[in-house]
Amino acid sequence: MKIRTRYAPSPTGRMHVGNLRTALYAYLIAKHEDGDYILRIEDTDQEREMEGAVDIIYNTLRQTGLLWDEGPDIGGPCGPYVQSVRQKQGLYMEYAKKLIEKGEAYYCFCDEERLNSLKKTVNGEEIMVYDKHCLHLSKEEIEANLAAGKPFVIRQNNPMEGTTTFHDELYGDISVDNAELDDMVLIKSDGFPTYNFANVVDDHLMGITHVVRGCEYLSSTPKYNRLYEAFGWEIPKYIHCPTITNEEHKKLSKRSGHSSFQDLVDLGYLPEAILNYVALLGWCPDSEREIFTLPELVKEFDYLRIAKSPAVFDMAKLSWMNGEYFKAMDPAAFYEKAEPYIKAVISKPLDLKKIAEMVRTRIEKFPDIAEQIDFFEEVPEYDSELYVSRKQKTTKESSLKVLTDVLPMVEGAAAFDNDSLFELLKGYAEKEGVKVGFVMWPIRTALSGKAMTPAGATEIMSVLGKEESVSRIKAAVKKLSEE
RNA sequence: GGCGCGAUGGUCAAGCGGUUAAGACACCACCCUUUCACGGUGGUAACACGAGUUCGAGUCUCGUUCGCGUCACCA
Repeated sequence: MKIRTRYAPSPTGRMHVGNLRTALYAYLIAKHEDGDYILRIEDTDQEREMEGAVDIIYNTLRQTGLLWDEGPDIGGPCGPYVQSVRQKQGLYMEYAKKLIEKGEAYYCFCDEERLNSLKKTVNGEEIMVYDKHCLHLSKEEIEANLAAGKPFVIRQNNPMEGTTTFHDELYGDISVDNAELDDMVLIKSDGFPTYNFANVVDDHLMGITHVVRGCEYLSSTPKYNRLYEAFGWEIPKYIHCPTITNEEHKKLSKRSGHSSFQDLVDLGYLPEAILNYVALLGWCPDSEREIFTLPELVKEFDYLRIAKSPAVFDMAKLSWMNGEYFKAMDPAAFYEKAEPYIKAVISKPLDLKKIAEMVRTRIEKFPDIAEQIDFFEEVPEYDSELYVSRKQKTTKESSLKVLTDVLPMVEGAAAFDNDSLFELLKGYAEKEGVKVGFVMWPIRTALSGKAMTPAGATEIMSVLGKEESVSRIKAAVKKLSEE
């Protein structure tokens, strides 16, 4: 049978990296077996819905390449793919009523006040277990309440005795006492289904074979199974993915500043690197390889190798991986994305493409660019101690001499490309009987005012041009002479 | 608190009864080098604890501890 998985997000804001990974794994599971990947919007919570959030979902999936075969925008044989639209068709109510007929669900008219009286506080947490009060309402009472237009919800009727066992592909068989299963709400008083109910109904109607979701649903899965069984539907395979946490091993929250895909893009990471990194949080191939394109992941992915324990999201490793992507990137493609970051610091008419190439293999994320290249625009204020290098054996005095000697050579240079300049200065070093670094160090310092630069002295000169290079060396000579 | 799940270096992780317990990130050292990176080489660093099963346990079982999840008309 063809595998069908789905990604079923709620449009409530940015896409959390945990959700992105779930979306990825669902995609990989389907595509590894050449199955279908379905996008379904679960907008059953009227209050939490955020404008524009559906577009965020579309954009994220498109940017990462997780393209769906069926969905709200492209339709498909199981549409509509938006739960609020399905709700308007009366779909969920219809199925809820079927459950009532079977005695697997019942109307509940309890108001908030009564529900609150059922709450108790344990360890500072409010918990509530419904007492099945309305299960015992007579048919007449129910009819009367309904006729009076009294607000109601529909609850699942779970047994108090026995146990329910479900199977997860990763965790194996898990059994729980039915007494633990509360009578969860299926249809809310606003007529919308709860996530849990809509999920079961739609997954079945859409022929989903593998339900991929976060571990937080593990404890409600027995209730899902009771729903499937009540309907007489085939239970899908479950794959519960472990949590992604922050460095403190707590749930990655908005406050951390890097909890969503959008946050990460804003921080200067590439979508493909983010996806690659996230794929490896909780899963690994049976090789030692770490860099994968999406098609390669599809090929390699074996969901049975998904981990069971939570993983810490490590920005340092993401940064490393992003850097690897930069190194492997086509220069033109890199330039296109880096250009705005370069233009943010350089307004002079320099060869920006050349500068981009200097920086491409030395940064981990786009915002790193600025501090690497800002000196091209203007030499910053700097301490003349920078001229002192133990390794190159340079001092302020030696630097002054080198710069003074070299100035007329640079001024008179016939060609100003990197190789010519290098040969020229190397010749000087040989004549003086010193090492190349002894000469280059002060020049680079004079040109940049920085301890580190994305290129060597002659490369910098070739970008700066003769006029600017000469002027910077002159300024350095003046600075050193005045000490 | 009940229930469930989890536990290998700081982090991601391999391991699936017998290994010198991989690899990657981070960190450190050295090499390379027109600086810093990159790259190369090497290094520091782990099986939470206690019982059992077994000739033999990171691997299996149980308990303890710790962590996480869940107990909503949120998903």
